[in-house]
Amino acid sequence: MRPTVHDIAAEAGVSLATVDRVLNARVGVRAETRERVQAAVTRLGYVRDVAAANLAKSRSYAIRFILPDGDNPFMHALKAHVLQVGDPATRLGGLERLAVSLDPVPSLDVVALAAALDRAGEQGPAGIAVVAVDAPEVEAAIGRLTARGIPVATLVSDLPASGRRHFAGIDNIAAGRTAGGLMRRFLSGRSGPVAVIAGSLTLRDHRERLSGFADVLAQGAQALNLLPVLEGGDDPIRVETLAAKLIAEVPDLAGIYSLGAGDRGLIRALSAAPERRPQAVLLHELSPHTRQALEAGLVDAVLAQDPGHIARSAVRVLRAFADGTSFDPAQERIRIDIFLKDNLPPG
Amino acid sequence: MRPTVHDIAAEAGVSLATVDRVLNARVGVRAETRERVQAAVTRLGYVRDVAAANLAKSRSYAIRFILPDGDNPFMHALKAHVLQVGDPATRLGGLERLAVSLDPVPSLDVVALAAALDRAGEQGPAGIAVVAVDAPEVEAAIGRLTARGIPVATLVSDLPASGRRHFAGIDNIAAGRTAGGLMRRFLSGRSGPVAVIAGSLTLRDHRERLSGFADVLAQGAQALNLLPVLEGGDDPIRVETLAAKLIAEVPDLAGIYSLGAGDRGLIRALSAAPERRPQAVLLHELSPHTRQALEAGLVDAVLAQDPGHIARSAVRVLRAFADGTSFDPAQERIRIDIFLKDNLPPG
DNA sequence: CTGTTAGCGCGTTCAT
DNA sequence: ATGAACGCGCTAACAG
Repeated sequence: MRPTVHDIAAEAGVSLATVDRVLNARVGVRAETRERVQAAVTRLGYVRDVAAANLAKSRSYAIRFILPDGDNPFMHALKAHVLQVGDPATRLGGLERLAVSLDPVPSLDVVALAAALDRAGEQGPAGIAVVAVDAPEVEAAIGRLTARGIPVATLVSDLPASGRRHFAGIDNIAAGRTAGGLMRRFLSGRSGPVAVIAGSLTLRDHRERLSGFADVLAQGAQALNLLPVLEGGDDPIRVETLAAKLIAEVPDLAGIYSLGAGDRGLIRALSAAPERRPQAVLLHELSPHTRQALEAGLVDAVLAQDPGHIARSAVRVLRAFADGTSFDPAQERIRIDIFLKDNLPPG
Repeated sequence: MRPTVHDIAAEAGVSLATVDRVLNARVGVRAETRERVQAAVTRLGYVRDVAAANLAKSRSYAIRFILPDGDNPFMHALKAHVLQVGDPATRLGGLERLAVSLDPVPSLDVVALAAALDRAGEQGPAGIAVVAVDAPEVEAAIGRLTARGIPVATLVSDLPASGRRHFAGIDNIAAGRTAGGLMRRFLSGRSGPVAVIAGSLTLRDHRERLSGFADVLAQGAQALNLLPVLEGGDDPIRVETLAAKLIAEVPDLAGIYSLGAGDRGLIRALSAAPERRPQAVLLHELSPHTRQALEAGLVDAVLAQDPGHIARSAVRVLRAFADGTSFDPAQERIRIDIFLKDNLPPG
């Protein structure tokens, strides 16, 4: 049997209450007594039973997710996973006494986002997870939360200067570099210009992906020629227009890298003129549309981050911060997944 | 507050004991009483607090891992992760009352493996995780465990016919296909033969990878020519010999796919004659050696499965089986990771 | 068949 | 500065 507080108390010759005070670093214990208890703890190899402690405290972890209510498939999937994590019928929801709530916020509305952050803070949650937008208002709001001791994790798009405790998402510079590496390899030998379609360069993650990608294309013996970046606002319709024009006007186009959303438009443009499809097409995030395009050979590879992993990881990390315990960084690292048609997950 | 057994008892007008009997499907309750309790449960939306239940039962989950004590880096990493999962100081070890133990078994010794399985079963564990070897003795031993109601999960290499409840590892046919897809793309346009180095074709996972790879190379307009498979016994020294000979004797060699272990030998052979390196080199599993080779440009891509994920997943799944609860299949799917030099995890 | 009671390991009053 | 006693939500003896 693992030693319990009783064993510690007996070993140290004190009462349970004193052991508790020492274990929780509370005041009102003589230094000498404290020593005795600590000695007993290490001697017996005591480790606190967190489950029992939480039961006694009837603690529950209120975690708030603030997500853009945009309509892109990735955010939809993320929302679904957050709800699933909070479902009391599941392991995390049940066993781990979580109370997950979800606040939708108009997409890219920095004022609304800052307000939502402040409001969430009022409820005194155990932690807050938010898809950050790169704006001073948001940065300040996160700073206020942090100052009040509420751990904040950014999701998908980071805001390091805000003081957030954690970022759950991929390294977007590395993602861009990865796309660059694939592009080079898929185009081996061949020359011809490469196009990039972004959502908006005001988005930090898009800027980062672009910079990593451009970096890799420029380096090495045979640099690839990068066309001026197109911005489609993550909107399928605008993206389709841009892509169709691109394909029509650049006959020797070698590759396309779409680093934002709105890929439905790109896919439509590609399937409208299959004979002019460039040799390599790369895009981000798995959705029914991108899956299908990959399976159909319209797209060569999809870079992705797993929304289920992001949701679960944010919860685990925020819980750990709330408890003051540690977590396994390797487990919480969000991978840059590369999907070809052959390693697609089922479903 | 979430409703508790007390609320149910009050609502149904019975005692706690009766509620407990109904909740745990124990005998000795009149059908009519049972109905009343169940009605109260659904009316109040009761869900059992698993943590409290486990506390009361002072239940702990004994999970045994049976792993080959071979010296390859992947198995080493897997072992380390298993130990970490079992560490009482971690979340899983502490909060979740696990007692993980590790039985090493001589690599590829089917008799010893079967004996270890039988022995593990004697201890009455909550679950057993094992790296299966494709042999009738092993299959039978797993069958005996399953028959006794002990859930078994195979790790890395599967044995579906054994009756194991779960497999934690990648789909190796898909992994082979993925390697094939990368090989085709990396060799786009270029022809020339492609070599495969396996450990041993008596290993199910190696056979499966080969079959998926060969499949993809053969299909499509321009089939790639596959040389006869080389078997290096997962031994760096034998692999080095084979690879060196291959590189020397096949001047127009376009690609190499190493689908087993012993890659240290392959890497040595490649760096000994860098000017004759084929255009595409693919191999499996991340290790200090393969990382370095990737970074040095000696290897183009590494396919991998995350040993940390496998260890954690096996524990979660076996616990779920022991409890008769469900788990999230998407969370437990082991991904076929593709690493280029640009999306390598840190460390 | 059903109810009472005493813990599981810990946190938290309220006394001393 | 320290200790005794009760309760968190649930299970398991033992009564009845």
